[in-house]
Amino acid sequence: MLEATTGQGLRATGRRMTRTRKAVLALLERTHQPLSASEIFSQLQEADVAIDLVTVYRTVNVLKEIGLVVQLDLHQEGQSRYELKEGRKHHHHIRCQICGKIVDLLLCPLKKLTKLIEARTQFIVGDHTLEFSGLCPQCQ
Amino acid sequence: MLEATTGQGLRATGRRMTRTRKAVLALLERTHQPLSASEIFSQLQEADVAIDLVTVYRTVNVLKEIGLVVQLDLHQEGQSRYELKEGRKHHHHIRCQICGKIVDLLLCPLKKLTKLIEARTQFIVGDHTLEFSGLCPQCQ
DNA sequence: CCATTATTGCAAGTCTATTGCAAATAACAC
DNA sequence: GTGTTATTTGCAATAGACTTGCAATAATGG
Ligand SMILES: [Mn+2]
Ligand SMILES: [Mn+2]
Ligand SMILES: [Zn+2]
Ligand SMILES: [Zn+2]
Repeated sequence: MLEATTGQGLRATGRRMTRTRKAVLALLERTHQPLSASEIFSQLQEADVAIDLVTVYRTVNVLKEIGLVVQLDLHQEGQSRYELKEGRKHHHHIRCQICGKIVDLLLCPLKKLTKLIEARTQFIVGDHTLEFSGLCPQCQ
Repeated sequence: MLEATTGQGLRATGRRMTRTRKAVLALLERTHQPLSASEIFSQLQEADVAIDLVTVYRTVNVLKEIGLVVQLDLHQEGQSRYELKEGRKHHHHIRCQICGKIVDLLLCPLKKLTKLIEARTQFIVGDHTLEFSGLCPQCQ
C-alpha cells in the first residue's frame, strides 16, 4: 500500500486519516490525470462517496501541506489541478486545447536557465512554472 | 505618439477610440509594471479619470483582441495582469514573492525544447507559459 | 467505551471576472 | 455644427472558484 494511504504524514502533523481523505487519495491514485476540485467532487459522487465540495478543497490543501499532492495552475484554466506526488520528480505538463488531455513532460530544462536569470536579475530564484498547450495527436 | 493611442487598430475592427480606452492605454504606457484590472481601476481613479471596473475589464479584453496588450497569468496571483505589447518581443517574467515587483526576462529559451516536446509527445505545441518567482535584490 | 480534538457539512461570504440593458457618446454624413 | 446610428459605458445582477464560521460528527488515544 502507498505511504499516502497509511496516514503517516497526516498523524505526524496532528492530523487524522479519515474516510474522505482516503477517498480523495485513492481517486488521485487511480487517475492518471491531474484533477480539479470540482472533478474530484463529481468523480467521488459517481463512486457513491458522500463528500462535500468544501471538504474536497480542504482536503487537497492539507495533502499539499504535507507534501503528498502537488497543485498545478495551468494556463487559462480558471481552476487549480492536483496530482499525487508519490515519489515522482518535479516535472511539467502539456495540455490539449481541444480535449483538455494533460500529458506529463518528464523533464525540467530550467536548471541552467535559473543560474543565468539569477546572474542577470540579481533575484534569488525560488520557483518556476512552465506549461505548454497545443493539439494532441487525436485532436489534430 | 504611439500607434496605440491613435486608434488605428481599433477603427480597423469597427471599434472606436474613446476617452476611457485612451486613459487605459496611457496608463499602461507610463507604467513599467504589468497591471491588473483592479490596479488599472484604482490608478485611474487616483488620476481623476472616471471609469468603471467593468469598463476596465472590457477595455483590456478589446486591447488584447486587437493585439495591443498581452495578458499575463502569473503563478499564485488570483488575477490576470496586462502589459503593452508595443513592438516588444515575446518574453517572460520573474516576480518577487515579498514585494511583488515584476521584472522582464528578455529571452525565451524554449524554441529547441518545443521541438523536442513535439517529437516526444506527438502534440503540436501552440503556446507556453514560463514564469519565475523569487526574491528581488531589495527583499533578500 | 469515553473524552478530547480534529474534521465535516451546510450556509454564507469573498474575490475575480462576465453579462443584460438602458443611457451616453464616438463616428460619420450632411 | 446638427442629426443619425452603432458602439461603448455604467450600474446591477450574475457566474465561478475558493474560503470561512459554526455546530454537528467522527477519529484518535487511553
Ligand atoms: Mn504530472
Ligand atoms: Mn513584460
Ligand atoms: Zn521545472
Ligand atoms: Zn517563451
